[in-house]
Amino acid sequence: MARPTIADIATRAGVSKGAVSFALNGRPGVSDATRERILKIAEQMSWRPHSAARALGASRVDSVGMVIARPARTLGVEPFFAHLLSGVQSGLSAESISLQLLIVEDTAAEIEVYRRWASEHRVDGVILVDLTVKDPRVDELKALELPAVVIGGRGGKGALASVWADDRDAMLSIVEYLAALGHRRIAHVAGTPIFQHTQRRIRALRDAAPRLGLVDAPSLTTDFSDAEGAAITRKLLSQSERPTAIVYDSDVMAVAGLGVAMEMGVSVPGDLSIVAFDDSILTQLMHPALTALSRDTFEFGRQAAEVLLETIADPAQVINRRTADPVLTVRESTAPPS
Amino acid sequence: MARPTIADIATRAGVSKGAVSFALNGRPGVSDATRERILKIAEQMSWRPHSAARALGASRVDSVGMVIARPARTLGVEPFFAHLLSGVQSGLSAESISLQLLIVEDTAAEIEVYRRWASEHRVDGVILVDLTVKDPRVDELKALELPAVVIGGRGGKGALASVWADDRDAMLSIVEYLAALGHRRIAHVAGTPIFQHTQRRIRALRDAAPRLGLVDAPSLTTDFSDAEGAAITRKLLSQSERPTAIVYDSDVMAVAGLGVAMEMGVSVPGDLSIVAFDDSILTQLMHPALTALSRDTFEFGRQAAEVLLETIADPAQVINRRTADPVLTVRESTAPPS
DNA sequence: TGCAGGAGCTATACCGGTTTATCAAACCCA
DNA sequence: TGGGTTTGATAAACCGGTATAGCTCCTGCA
Repeated sequence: MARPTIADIATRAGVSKGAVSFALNGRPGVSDATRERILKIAEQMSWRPHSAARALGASRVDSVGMVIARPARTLGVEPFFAHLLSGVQSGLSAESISLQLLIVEDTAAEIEVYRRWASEHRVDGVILVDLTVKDPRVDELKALELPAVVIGGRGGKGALASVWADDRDAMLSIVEYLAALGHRRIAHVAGTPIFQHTQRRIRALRDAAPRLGLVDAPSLTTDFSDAEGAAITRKLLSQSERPTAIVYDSDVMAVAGLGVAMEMGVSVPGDLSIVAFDDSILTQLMHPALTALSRDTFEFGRQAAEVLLETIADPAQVINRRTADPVLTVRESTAPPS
Repeated sequence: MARPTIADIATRAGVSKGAVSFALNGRPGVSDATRERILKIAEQMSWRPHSAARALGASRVDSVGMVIARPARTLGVEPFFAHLLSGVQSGLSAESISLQLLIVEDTAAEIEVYRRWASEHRVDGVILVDLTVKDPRVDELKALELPAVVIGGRGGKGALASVWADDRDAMLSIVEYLAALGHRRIAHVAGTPIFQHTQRRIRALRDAAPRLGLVDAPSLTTDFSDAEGAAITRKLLSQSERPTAIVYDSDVMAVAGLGVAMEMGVSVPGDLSIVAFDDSILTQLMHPALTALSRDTFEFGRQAAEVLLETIADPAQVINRRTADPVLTVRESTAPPS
């Protein structure tokens, strides 16, 4: 027999389909003796539930979704997603729940996907990344009644469940370190201002500047691309009063910035210190290797999966879980200003 | 009404469930007038098929799977997968088929996933990457009768369907260019020899060497890591007769190699030309920017999806589709030997 | 005029599970 | 000993579609 069904097992065990279902799902309704007998037979026949059948009956599909709305070309460089995915999967695998992944161009397409998933019952819940200010996805998901957890964006009231790390503290740990080295002119090459985490980082720097005695601490926003990262760096280093340290919101921009510094004859870390707000193999491949903020992205994903499963189990509660703080990994690109 | 079922539409249209099913699936059995009426009502009620119900009845789940067996840390750097995924999705989206993605540690785990997917009917087919010599996955998938398409590995008889580019030609286009520049000592820092594509590249170089008058053309295998790429480069550049050009099987290794050259005071491209057998943003971020082989990875993925769908539709035929040849993108890291 | 054949549709079984109503037997305690 | 509760199990309904056998009515052709 190719793929045994629950009915086959029932026949073989001399019981009803219902009894087999109870036994296999570990719920009351059968005696321990019968349960064990059924389990053994199921094992023997190497029975596995038919996911569609189960989904139809139990109205849950044991599958969650994740949509990444970024053009593919900016995606590949970032180990962030690969690690995040691995973490999510590790969190899901315990319950043997599968993950649907989709890469789309923009948020509009992403919302379309949620609508389709909801109406076709393809997922039990979704994981959101890159939360923006006044993110339209939040309301949409609430309207669809699709359980969701946001990665990286703590929400206020009426928000979705979330898993977050403290961007504010992270930024502080960077600039406090730079200030301690003696830097007073620190620039921040940020990402797009529509992301909440970008806003939080900018605010953190602005708030900390007076306390740390920073002369000038501008945050300049970009689209996260290497091109804009390079352009802004070129501009910063062309000023008469150039910064002695630059913090980049991503590893790619930091590398692009390092390239500009070299091209302009600005020595790193002699004349300029560089810090990347994200760690990866990229930062380690460089010469000098870049000082970077390391986050346990895998753990991030794992926790997101956990929170999502809890949210699916009980949609009423809204969990906001804070994960371990990121730590600064100091390498060769930071030194006291000359 | 939250989510209308086919029965709701039937009631509203005053016909039977069967008629509605016929109409919605565009198959004969209803008149054009009735069909149109049903379609309009379905549209009005914004009906969408319940994927599980459809899967159960039609015994296909409109979902395909892809497992990547690599430790997550080596994965993130490669835009390859991000582009590939986007391409696959674009190929699938036409039929609104979803993609399940899984990242696992090794091939054993990967095979486990295939078994589970097959027994739970979670996917209609799978896409394989990184085909190895005597790959155990091939036999396993045939035993499971799970339709599959291999990316990057043309198969002989009894093989699975595939989508491939000509590694041999690709390697030739690189070494012929280097030979034309005047290089006679070319080294090849390859990936793991267990991958079929690694073997093909090595063989292509070996076969072409005499014809191109190469004095020495060693292929040295690695595990694709930056560390081994750097180590081998260090060894190559320490020889009394050092190569004047090095071809790296991946962008990460090429970047690591460039770092070693700089650290040893070997100027690129003055004393050493560098070519990466894979293009990405990484190669463009470097100074000098690296000459690299560009493949249309997106298209690769799109075609893989297409071939997979055809294979699912008719498992008897085995399609082997060749995609566009990769082209060499010349940047700043190659020049005639001094 | 009669009948074959096809178009158009209905009724129903079915896919493989879960869930619920029901029931018999055993058990409990006064 | 008898009535009520608990336990272990069954049969049947159900989830939302698809597939199919069969029915009715209309058409065409001899």
